[in-house]
Amino acid sequence: MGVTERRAREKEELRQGILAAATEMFANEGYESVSIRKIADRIEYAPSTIYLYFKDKAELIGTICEENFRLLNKALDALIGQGLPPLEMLRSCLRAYIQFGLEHPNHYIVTFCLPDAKTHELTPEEAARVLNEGLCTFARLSRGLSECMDAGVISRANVELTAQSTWMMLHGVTSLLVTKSAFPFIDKAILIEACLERILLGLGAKISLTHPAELPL
Amino acid sequence: MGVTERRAREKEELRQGILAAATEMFANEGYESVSIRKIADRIEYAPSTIYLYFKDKAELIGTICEENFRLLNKALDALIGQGLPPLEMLRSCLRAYIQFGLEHPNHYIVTFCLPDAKTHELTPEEAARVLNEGLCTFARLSRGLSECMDAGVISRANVELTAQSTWMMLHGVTSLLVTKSAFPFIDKAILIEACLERILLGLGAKISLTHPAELPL
DNA sequence: TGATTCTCTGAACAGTGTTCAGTAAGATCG
DNA sequence: CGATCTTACTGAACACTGTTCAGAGAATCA
Repeated sequence: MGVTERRAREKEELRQGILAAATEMFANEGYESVSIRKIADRIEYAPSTIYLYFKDKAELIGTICEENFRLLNKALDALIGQGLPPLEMLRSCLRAYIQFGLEHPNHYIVTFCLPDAKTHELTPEEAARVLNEGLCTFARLSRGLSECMDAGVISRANVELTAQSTWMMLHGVTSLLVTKSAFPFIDKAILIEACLERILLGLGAKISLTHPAELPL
Repeated sequence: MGVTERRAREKEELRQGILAAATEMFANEGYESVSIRKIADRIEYAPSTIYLYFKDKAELIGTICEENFRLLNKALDALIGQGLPPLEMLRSCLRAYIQFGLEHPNHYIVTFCLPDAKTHELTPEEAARVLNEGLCTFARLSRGLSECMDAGVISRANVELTAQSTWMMLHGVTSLLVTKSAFPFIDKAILIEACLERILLGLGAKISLTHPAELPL
């Protein structure tokens, strides 16, 4: 009586097929370009079939972004495990966040740049799951800041306030680099390092100016 | 032979009527909610008529945002004319920028948050005009930073690099407050002041901590 | 009055997300 | 085996979207 198991497996396979097709289109061409009909075309099913697997387009995209979020958290964990000194670890994590945005621009845009109205069409559970994965990222940032405070390398302050303001600035750097590729930004690498430097300085870090030669501050 | 003049005036009136209707819908309900048909309905003309006055939806929205941009520049100029000490003037301008975003969320989203792909559907001239108005804002920021450097209240550094990184952080604060109203931000006023403080600190300002009582840093 | 110019319209095209009655195949039961 | 039931899937439709274009109709000019 493995028939129900087989059916479940087949359902899961089609679900994964939908996700795979959507993920590719989404990564290559962005949110607007992922149309239910296009996905259906590619996987050779009727458009309505997709609605048997995902409540709506928002849930489909949400699932893709959630998966991607886990990758960010993994990358951050890898860095955290390296045992760097607190300030350097913090700097690395901030840098990794920006890098993540640059590498997955469409995911970053959907999760962080689009207004709530769009993402808010998620089911409550979906929204909670996505938010949860995001909160895990935020928790890592809070912990890193906390450790830096304990180590005395940044000013002691309200952790939540510090985490939120740090994230906001970090988001500013990431989102503009990702969404405004037409703007005449100066060399990205230099710009990113300068922003990191300023964010840390703003946290009260007694910056050692690690790369004074490369930074025309 | 004032007939052509009258005609031109009538055309201009209809153009303004379209803009007025679109502006209101846009401010109240955002980009997606401004549909050509809805505007046409409201002004009691056929949808296709709108295309006689605006190349496409992007140009229509672009015009609205451009107008709004001038308001920001005006607000900044008013501040600049107040003759505050350089650092306080800078802080006021940064604060005004955030405030402007909070007051005109939909305009801010369209001009700064949406990916290039959307806005880039503007005609070259339109894009140049919008960009130009934006560059005026940017120029004011550069000038303010320059003056602060001259006055010795922030670190001397590459002005372009400083302006870009400052804007990025400022945008991060503004955009998240505007787009992620569901996020459990702590008290907005405190958060904003803390961010301003950190941005200035990151610029190398020897902060006087103007409001130490209100800021649980 | 007839020709011309200009504004505006209605219908259509191609696309979007989404819903739902209905089909058809597979598994289960008598 | 044959009838029933379950399930997966489909096709057509609905209500939208931005956009185009041939043509109607009125105002102006000669």
